[in-house]
Amino acid sequence: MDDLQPPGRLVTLTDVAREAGVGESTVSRVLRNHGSYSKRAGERVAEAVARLGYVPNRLAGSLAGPGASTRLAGVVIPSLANVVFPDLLRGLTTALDAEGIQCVIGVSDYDADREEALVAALLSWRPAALLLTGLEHTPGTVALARAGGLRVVEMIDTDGAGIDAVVGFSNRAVGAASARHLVGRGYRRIAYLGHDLAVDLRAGKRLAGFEDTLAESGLALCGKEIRPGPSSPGSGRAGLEALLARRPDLDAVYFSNDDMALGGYFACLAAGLAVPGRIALFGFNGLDFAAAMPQPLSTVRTPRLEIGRQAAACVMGERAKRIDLGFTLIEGATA
Amino acid sequence: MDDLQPPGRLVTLTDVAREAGVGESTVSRVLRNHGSYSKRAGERVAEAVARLGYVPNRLAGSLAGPGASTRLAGVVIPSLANVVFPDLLRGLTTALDAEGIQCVIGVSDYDADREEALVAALLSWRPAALLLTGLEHTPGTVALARAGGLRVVEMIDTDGAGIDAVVGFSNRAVGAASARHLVGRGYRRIAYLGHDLAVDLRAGKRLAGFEDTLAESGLALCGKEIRPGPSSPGSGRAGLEALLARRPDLDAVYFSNDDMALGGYFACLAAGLAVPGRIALFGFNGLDFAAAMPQPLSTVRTPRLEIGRQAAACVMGERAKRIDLGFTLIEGATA
DNA sequence: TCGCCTTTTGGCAGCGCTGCCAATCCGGTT
DNA sequence: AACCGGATTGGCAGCGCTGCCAAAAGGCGA
Repeated sequence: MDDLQPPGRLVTLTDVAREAGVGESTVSRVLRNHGSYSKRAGERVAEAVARLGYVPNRLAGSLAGPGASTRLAGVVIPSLANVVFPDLLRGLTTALDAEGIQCVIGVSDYDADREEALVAALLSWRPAALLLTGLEHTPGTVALARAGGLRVVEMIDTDGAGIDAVVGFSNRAVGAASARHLVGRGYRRIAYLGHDLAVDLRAGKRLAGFEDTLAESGLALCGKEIRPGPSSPGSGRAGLEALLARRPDLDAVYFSNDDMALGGYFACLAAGLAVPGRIALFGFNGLDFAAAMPQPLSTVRTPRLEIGRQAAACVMGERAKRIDLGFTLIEGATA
Repeated sequence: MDDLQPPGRLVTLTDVAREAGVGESTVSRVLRNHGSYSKRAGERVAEAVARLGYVPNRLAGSLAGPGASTRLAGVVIPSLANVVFPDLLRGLTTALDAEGIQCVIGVSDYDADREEALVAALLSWRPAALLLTGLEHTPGTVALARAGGLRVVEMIDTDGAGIDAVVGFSNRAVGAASARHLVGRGYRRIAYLGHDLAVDLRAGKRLAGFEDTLAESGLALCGKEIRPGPSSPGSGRAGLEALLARRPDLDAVYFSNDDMALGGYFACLAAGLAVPGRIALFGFNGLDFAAAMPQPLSTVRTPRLEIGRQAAACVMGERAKRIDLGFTLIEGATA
């Protein structure tokens, strides 16, 4: 193997053709196993490829080929700090890898304008599909996505209209189900503890569903604590301590997610408050640790991996679909 | 804005040139703000771009341009299930975004052959840089990376020789420091509890450093539990229960990471074992929740985001560097 | 052995863009 | 009024690959 590739000029298909003593078209056919070629040609090309260490240039391939069949998928997620999105990515890449499709990712930091810029940048690679998070986008993002002439999949949220395909679950319904659970268990002095809602719109939808359902029972939140910044156990712990200082009579807390709830649980442990006897805790997401807690966390499990997988299926699918994968309420032992 | 783009033929630079009434080269110069052009030309092009909704085709751009300047970085990580890698990605994308570089990612599932396949696939996009995890690769991977004529950065681990640039910390040193801490605190009956070492080589290096250091004090592990599958709190809890069943006299446990340690902590809470009085726990990574625990977890904080950032800096940098970012031992209250 | 049909093959245009180069334009000089 | 240097501009080759087409090579029955 030629280790000393003069860096600057990489091996091209033409080099392979010369080395193998066949035409360029033949090399192309062999490499893509497309069209017909003799066994002999196949062998000579394979040898030449190995000898030269040839790596195809897909930039050129996609440019030359029909339309924009790039085998690339552009993915925009709002964050990597929240486990949910890596999980989503995991389902996505696993399923897409099987189809030989690679992901180009962009992280928007929950900023719609950044999302738009990322979409424009991603589209410049002429991806075969564009995967976005949530249903709320700038008009510019929507226009770009529509004009791209490619499959667009919006993931996670189904509470609203989508551009093309939509895969997820109803965040409002999650909030509603969580409220019904708490009310059904007899809790009345319920507070909400969350991270910044202005940026995490889906958490806002859950809260809206939660409050609406409380209202149906003639109840209202008896406390609401919104912590700035992203969700984290530290934030959950500090938040619950703040909440209890203000409203010592609380009997249940609905958290924006499990990370926050874990922090709340730690706060209770530290303060010696019985869970759920003295105070009940309810989370969201159904993360790994929730089931391992001494008292399994009461929460809602979301089908994150499955959303990724189904989104990948949408990328391949012919028609745009709208898939609601639902969620599972886990009773647990903390509420 | 023309909403009805006949899908199949997207707007090209030539269209923009015609619309703006200028030559292609001028459009190209304006768009890249490269070379000189009149104010008037700039305006006409900008208008045409807006009117047509033009999105440049970078496939063509990179193909035409010099060398392989793609503004793409190929990234291979072993997993998305372990928070460490999303954190790494986060540091990476943040810093790379600022330079207008996009990441194409591949997930190897801790499989070196898969990694090689991914590297080949990524190289076919002619990325400007290749970022790998760890120092152990197949000969094929190394050959590909070398032949690519691009910057290669290996992240996280510095215990060994790299292909080009290396950014991380010494896992062996982490294990050694952890052992010194536990021994210094007087623990003698120490066990190890980890996830599958065959796949996570860096966990293996930590354990090696740990055991070597124990040996220097004339000690040896008095128990070792390796759980199949990835690390998780559930696995940590079950593992500690198994370990205690076999060796009820344990006085400390070194976990492969914080997730496992959290599970161990839950096991202690559930069994009513005092931490660290009855049994001490020591983790690895310094995740968010560690500090929020009623007794902050004793662990080692790794500079994950910073590794990502520095790796991004290496991508841009002229010369290959070798950067050891070290780590911080957090005394905590569990060991 | 010849002709006909199928398989295999190579040449070449062109994908959308950039770099190079020569042409054109502009304002001020002599 | 002819001239000059720099700013601005357009034409065009070519990046590496694929699709199309016509040419060449086989295969086979008559």
